[in-house]
Amino acid sequence: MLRISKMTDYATVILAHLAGDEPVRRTAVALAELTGIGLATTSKVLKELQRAGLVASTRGAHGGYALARPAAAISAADIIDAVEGPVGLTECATHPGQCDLESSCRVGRSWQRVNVAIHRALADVKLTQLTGRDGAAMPVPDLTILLGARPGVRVRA
Amino acid sequence: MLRISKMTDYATVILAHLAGDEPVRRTAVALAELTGIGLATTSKVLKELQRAGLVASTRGAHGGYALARPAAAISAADIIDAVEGPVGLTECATHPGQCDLESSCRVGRSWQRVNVAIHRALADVKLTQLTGRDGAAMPVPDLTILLGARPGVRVRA
DNA sequence: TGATACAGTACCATTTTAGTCCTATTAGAC
DNA sequence: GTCTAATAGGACTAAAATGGTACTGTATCA
Repeated sequence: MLRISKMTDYATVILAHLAGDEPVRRTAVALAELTGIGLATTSKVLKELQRAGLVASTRGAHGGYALARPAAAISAADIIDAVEGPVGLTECATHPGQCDLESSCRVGRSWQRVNVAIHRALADVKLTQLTGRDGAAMPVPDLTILLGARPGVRVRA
Repeated sequence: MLRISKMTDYATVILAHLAGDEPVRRTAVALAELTGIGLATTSKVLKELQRAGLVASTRGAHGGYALARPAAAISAADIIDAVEGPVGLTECATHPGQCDLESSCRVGRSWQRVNVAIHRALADVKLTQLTGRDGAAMPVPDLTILLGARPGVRVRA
């Protein structure tokens, strides 16, 4: 079921190698070697992460990539959004009004709420946790799915 | 990000039309007309749902499909699993040991936990809720993501 | 000014997805 | 019995997404 793309997985691995205890700057070549991912692919992923503002790049000699903000401030949702773009769980989530069935459907809205809930949960999962360098006790993200809540009502702050 | 396939969406719509107040049996043709989904596609989806045990089929004259169990006992996770198969969030979730990066990775496990957590959350979302015929107050699924919990520890019963 | 490294984008191969069609097989009605 | 209504199970195709590569340009530093 529900899967993230290989690219997102790569992105996580790459980001993990940039998430040292203090900020590190590494070149695409170095990261490719560290991770075992092909250089071209590594490069592509890094560019996407840069565009999304998750990493900061420096050009020229002694250039490279570094996290744009602390690992604790980068979430799983950030990574997914950066690499896969803002694709919704269903068609109508991203392009409302495009679906022929929309009138007779009634189901789409529900999936959208599920979508939002999952997204919110993923926003609570930080890079530090994904890399496992966060110690054993984690701030457990408490996701409360919105189904049934009235539209517009926020469950979490 | 994370999306369900169109087929899963169709499946939900179709199941919604089978989830009346009392058990209904409908033919593929009828469901195709009700939902506006092509007959061939409707048929295909129904067959998958049958194989997964979500609907029960009767052949021959006056045959058709009906829910195999109450709508309240069918979850979003059931539907996704039925239509999309047991695909994991990452490669290594479904086929451990296949990934070259697995040793240097350390990230895979985390995604798997996230995966499990999401799956569990979706298991708490019932067809009745997806169709919206469940009234306003919903048994709010409380998903607690497992990141950081020691392996093997179950957070929910 | 040359070497290093990122930026952008176009491109291709492969896989997945969506959708169709055809041939059984089963069950009821006459 | 046999005709008809229905599902079962595939095989198959077209289109789109994905994963991966290559090429050309631009910025930075020594």
